[in-house]
Amino acid sequence: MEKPEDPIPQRLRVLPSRLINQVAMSANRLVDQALAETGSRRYHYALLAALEEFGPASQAALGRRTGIDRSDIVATVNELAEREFVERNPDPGDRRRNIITVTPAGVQWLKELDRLLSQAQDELLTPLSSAEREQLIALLTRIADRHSASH
Amino acid sequence: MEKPEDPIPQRLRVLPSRLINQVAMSANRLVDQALAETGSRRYHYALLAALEEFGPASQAALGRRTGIDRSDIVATVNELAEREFVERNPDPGDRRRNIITVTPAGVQWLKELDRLLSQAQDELLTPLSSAEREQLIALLTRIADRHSASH
DNA sequence: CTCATCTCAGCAAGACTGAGATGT
DNA sequence: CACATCTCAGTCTTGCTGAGATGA
Repeated sequence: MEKPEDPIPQRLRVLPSRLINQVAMSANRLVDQALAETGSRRYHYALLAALEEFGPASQAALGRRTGIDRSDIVATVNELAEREFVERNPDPGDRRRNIITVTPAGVQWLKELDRLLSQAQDELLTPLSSAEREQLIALLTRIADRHSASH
Repeated sequence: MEKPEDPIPQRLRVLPSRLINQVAMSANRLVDQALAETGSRRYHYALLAALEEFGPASQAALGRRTGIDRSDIVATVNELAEREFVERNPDPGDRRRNIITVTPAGVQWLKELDRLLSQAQDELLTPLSSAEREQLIALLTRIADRHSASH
């Protein structure tokens, strides 16, 4: 009775906010798949990246740097510590805090995640040329800056 | 102790999939805010748009056209019917089905949502010129097509 | 019998909130 | 005292699954 393919309303097809969401969903699917094969999640990457770039930090600082909620930081650190990619030690200078440190194995792991994520980005942006990718990133960056920084 | 602003790791700042997600979150925030003031949600718009463009339809067909799950269609139709923007009637030709029809008030409401959503899109794309918006939409469309159609 | 449709109950992941314990 | 940190428990939303009832 119904055609095999169903048409999507024009209003929805051309709505920029919806387009962006579709691409975001594709991006998340690709990234999550790539990470899932190794038992990692996006939070793991964000946390390891923050540690590698800024050095050991308290959980609160990690939360501010990655945008991850304080509660979710706890769980993420637990998971990474269990695999010995990070260590959690009390801060001798401020005993409220834990100092989280990335281990050599964690740095190694981050490199592996870098590789997997890079592949996923490439797969996502497959239909675009190199110049077009830069263009897209530039446009998105301007929007993101506008709505997070000033606004 | 900590600086008032916290730096975001370079790896995360330049990751395309993350950029897209940030913009998607801004888009969703703007759209949801605009709709929330009127007691509507994104599903309401999608459903009304499908009804207005393709005419009365069964709930299953609406689900296929909007990408909304069969379970969520039920709830959305309930909400729209309660405000008398749509009517739900049994299909005389196939008694498994409900035929959903948009009312004149529903069409009117859709126009109001069109107006609000248009404003939200404009706010989202504020930093871009008209030509740049078209560019962005073209690039995103190519990515979305690739990852929904073929893939 | 098989398949489609509508409906309800419930799950899973993600983002978040509240409150307690501890310490500055 | 006010405030920051870590942790746990729990809430809310979104997208989805399973299963039952009805009917083609």
